[in-house]
Amino acid sequence: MSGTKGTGGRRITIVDVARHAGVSTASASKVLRNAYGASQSMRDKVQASIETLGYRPYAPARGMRGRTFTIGVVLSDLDNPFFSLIIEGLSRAVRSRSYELFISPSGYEGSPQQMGIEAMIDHQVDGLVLVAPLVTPAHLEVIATQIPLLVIGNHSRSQVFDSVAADDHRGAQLAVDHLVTLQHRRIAYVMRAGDLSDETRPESRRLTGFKHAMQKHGLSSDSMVLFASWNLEGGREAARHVDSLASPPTAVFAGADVVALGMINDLWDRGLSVPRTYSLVGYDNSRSASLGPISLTSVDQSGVRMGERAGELLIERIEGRNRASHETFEPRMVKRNSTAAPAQLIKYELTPATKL
Amino acid sequence: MSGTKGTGGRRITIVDVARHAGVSTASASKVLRNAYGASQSMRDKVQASIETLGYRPYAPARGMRGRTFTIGVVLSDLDNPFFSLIIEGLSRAVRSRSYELFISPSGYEGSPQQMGIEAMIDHQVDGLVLVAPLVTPAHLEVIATQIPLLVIGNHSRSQVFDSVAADDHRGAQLAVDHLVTLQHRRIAYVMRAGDLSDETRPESRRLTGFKHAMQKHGLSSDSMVLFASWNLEGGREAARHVDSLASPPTAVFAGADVVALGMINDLWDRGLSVPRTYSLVGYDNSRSASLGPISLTSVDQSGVRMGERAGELLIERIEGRNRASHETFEPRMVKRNSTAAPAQLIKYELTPATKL
DNA sequence: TTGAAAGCGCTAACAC
DNA sequence: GTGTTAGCGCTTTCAA
Repeated sequence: MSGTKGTGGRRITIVDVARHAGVSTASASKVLRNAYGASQSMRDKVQASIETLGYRPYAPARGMRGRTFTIGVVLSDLDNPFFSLIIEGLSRAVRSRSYELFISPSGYEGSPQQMGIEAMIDHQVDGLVLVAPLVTPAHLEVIATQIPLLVIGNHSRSQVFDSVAADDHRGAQLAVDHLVTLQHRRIAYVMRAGDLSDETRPESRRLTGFKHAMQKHGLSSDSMVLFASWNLEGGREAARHVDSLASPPTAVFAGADVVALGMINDLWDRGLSVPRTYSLVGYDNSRSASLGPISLTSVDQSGVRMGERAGELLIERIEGRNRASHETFEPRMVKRNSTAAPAQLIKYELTPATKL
Repeated sequence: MSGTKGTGGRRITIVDVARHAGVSTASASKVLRNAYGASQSMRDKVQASIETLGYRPYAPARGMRGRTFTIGVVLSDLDNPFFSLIIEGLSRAVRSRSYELFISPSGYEGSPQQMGIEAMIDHQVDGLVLVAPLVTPAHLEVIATQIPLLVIGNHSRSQVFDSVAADDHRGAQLAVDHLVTLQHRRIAYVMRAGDLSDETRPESRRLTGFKHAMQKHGLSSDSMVLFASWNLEGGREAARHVDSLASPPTAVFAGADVVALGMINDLWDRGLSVPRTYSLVGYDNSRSASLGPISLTSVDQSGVRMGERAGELLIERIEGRNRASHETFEPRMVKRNSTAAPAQLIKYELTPATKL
């Protein structure tokens, strides 16, 4: 409510503050930044003027010389509930340290993501968080030369940027172990459509974890991999694909909750459901997974905590740390009602025309 | 990938471009902005230099003199799925006009929201979108003197800012009509906890619509209003509250899908469900509402389209329109399985210990 | 049509 | 401890 605008609509500047306090702009600037070399009385005077005038620093001008106290986040889309969790944590960490958070939702393709990243850099944010970026490790290094960088989800371990990730290999293993314990053998993994060659991507990592785990259980020949877009519609397509298989799996491990949700939806539309038709495990333990009627078994990767830690680490880095920091979070299984023993497939099957 | 950094990590500036093209910075600037007064050959030369050097304008410097080609969005939280829809539409409109979109999730309280708004203004975005802001109409006017403003959801009709909203009064009426057609009489409305005096807020508007509709059906004495926070937990509390009522409603109209989802969840945990225990109508028609096992009847307010239109209108305004524009969208009922005739309450009741 | 130069608000080097 | 001032990259008069 306080007037950021003086007479005539002009914005209050540091010059106004300095004049009002009867000091130089340099001194006013020092007070603003809590910089060294300003007496207590100076601080008090300037602080008082700032308040009476309702002064707020002008970010572009700041950006041209120093910091903007803003963190940028680039992610794919906000509809993936996992990202909401990340943002919740990030937001908390960043706000409590008096930084602002700007988010750019940039889609699931490389080029718009690159644009989002550039926009953040061009706006001179003090640090950048990339959530599961679709960018090569080499390019991450390039970005990191331009701006303090922290990557969430990606497994690159560079010296020039920080990272926070969950142990996706382990997460996939947990999912497979859970299903195998329930006596499943034919298990499918639903992977994000795209490049699988890059072992730094979470989905690729989960794929490897899946394969290893299946191998460990002697089920390599019973494993299959499906591809899907990372949204509800992708899940629906995956569900239809599962149905079209000659010998369908008794359990499906979806690489993201959204995809699992889409699958559940498609099954429902055809009078089918989990775990009746097949068992289903999601990934992310998003809020929808916990909804009673959904009750999706899912691998939790503590999204909120990851986001929070990401914010802490990035600001630490901005404020001076120069050794890279890489943290890994342990995933854990959250067992709900979407998984059951395969025996139940027959036992509870009610609709007559279902191919099994 | 192209080098934004010259030798020694310095950023490529307009001076570099001008030198490389053998022209003045003023001319280079004109080409950049497609401004009047540059020959075709000049344009070609400069454009070529921009590409070979990989130049990108530096937003802070731009911000200090002119536009930044960035739109800011301030909203409560990203976990409310309705906002994802809005963002999807906004994003599409804004990107296709070569603007960038920065989002600030600022919570459900006035003061952090105000900070988010100020941060956007301080960063000199070219225009600001506020989604269902917790701000008085008077204060919206103040903001609009500082920056081109468009408000989504709010029903203030100012001359100084634009707005896009759904007809919330009508939406509530649709919900009530639907329930009454199903023979419900005792109907509760779940309202967002907070100030109800402000008729410009969507929830207040829905409240009025609810009351009018109930009155129209001669059911004023059968109507009740509950309050809840606008998230899953708020919904859970609301569900427990409904249960504690002396004579509970046979139908509940929740002011937002998230809240309805929370209610469904709480009911589920106690072995209850909709429409068995009571009928339930949500608002927003978010993606979760359409999930088969949820199948929540909801009032659709075309979130994506509203966001898209908001982006279009704001950019129009930035680029010169000076008459205010206010658009209203017609809501529509999406009937699903969470609503049924109250008779079914008894018919399908299975758990013995339920109070009805 | 083009270019020279002032200046946006701030920080940081340097002088006092 | 405090003030003076150059200059960040860009746009925008204004003169040529």
